Amino acid sequence: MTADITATVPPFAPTRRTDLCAEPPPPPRPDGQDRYTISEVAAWTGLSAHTLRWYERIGLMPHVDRSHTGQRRFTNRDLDWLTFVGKLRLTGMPVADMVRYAELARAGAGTFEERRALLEDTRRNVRDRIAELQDTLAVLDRKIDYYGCALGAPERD
Amino acid sequence: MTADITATVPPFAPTRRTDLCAEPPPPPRPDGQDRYTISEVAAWTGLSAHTLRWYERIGLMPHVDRSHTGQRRFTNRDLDWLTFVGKLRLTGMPVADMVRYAELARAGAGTFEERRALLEDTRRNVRDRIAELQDTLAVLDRKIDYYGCALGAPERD
DNA sequence: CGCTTGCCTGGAGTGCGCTCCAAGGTTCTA
DNA sequence: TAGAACCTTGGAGCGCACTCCAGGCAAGCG
Repeated sequence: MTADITATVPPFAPTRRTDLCAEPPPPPRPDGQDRYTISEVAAWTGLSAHTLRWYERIGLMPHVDRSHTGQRRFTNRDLDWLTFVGKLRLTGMPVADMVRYAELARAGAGTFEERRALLEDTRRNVRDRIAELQDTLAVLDRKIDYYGCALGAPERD
Repeated sequence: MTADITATVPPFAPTRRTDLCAEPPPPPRPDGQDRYTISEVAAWTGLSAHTLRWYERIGLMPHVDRSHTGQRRFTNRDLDWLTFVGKLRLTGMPVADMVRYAELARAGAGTFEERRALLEDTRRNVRDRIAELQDTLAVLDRKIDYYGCALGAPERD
């Protein structure tokens, strides 16, 4: 087992399943007829159908449309939202906070200020994380160099 | 509750507790007399004593020294190791993989190649994550701008 | 000498983000 | 029209990384 760092962070929208049976639909349906089944959305986002249903249950999705028999029919709008949620997820934002943002978004234009503040917090955090990671990168570079020209240096790890 | 993104990623070594009762000891003990109690190490790393003991139990620490009565006495070496582990943790590497690395380190010089490969994998992953985060940053910038000059644009979220 | 504080152990508990199950209805393909 | 493949629900289960608990030993202080 090698260090598969991203194993716990499943692929999301940007991935668009380029692997087996690649059929990535960036402008997925031609026109206004945008009604996707849950498995289509799952394939497109890389999330499982379970997770999509769970997102809806916890309030992270803005009330998904249903067919006349009760099956979910996602729209391009929903896809856009999921793409954005995927970005937030990459930042490490807890789901509870994403739900909070989703609530604000559903509440309408009156919550612009609060939403902006939330995103600005998030942006600060993302910048901090990038800085941390670059720091970490420097440490890794140093250590890999050390292994490269294995001197009897004061390292032992 | 605002979006405290790093809430699930507790502070680690670089932090060095600059808050209340600040007493950050970068070169903590003057000389060879480096024997820290678990609570000193906890304060210095930002990890809990529980977590330090747990790290040792699972093999993430290389056998910590004990006092004559069985209490742990950490050395500067241990502090260096914990700092490095903190870096790995920031990358999102699963604990199991860090343990694997620790085992290799304990096994001696014969595992240099494998350790280097592991760190190179990790480095690739860190680079990818930085790229993702920069992508996310661009999305956040765009959205914050949108809130800034709130036009009736095609956004709704 | 008693009291407080800190440390020890094994094992149980917690919170998060999914992930899966069972039992049943629906839709598509041959 | 049969059968496979897909969808529905509430609720239970899981893996990770801690986090805490009970019960007990040890050290320092007035």
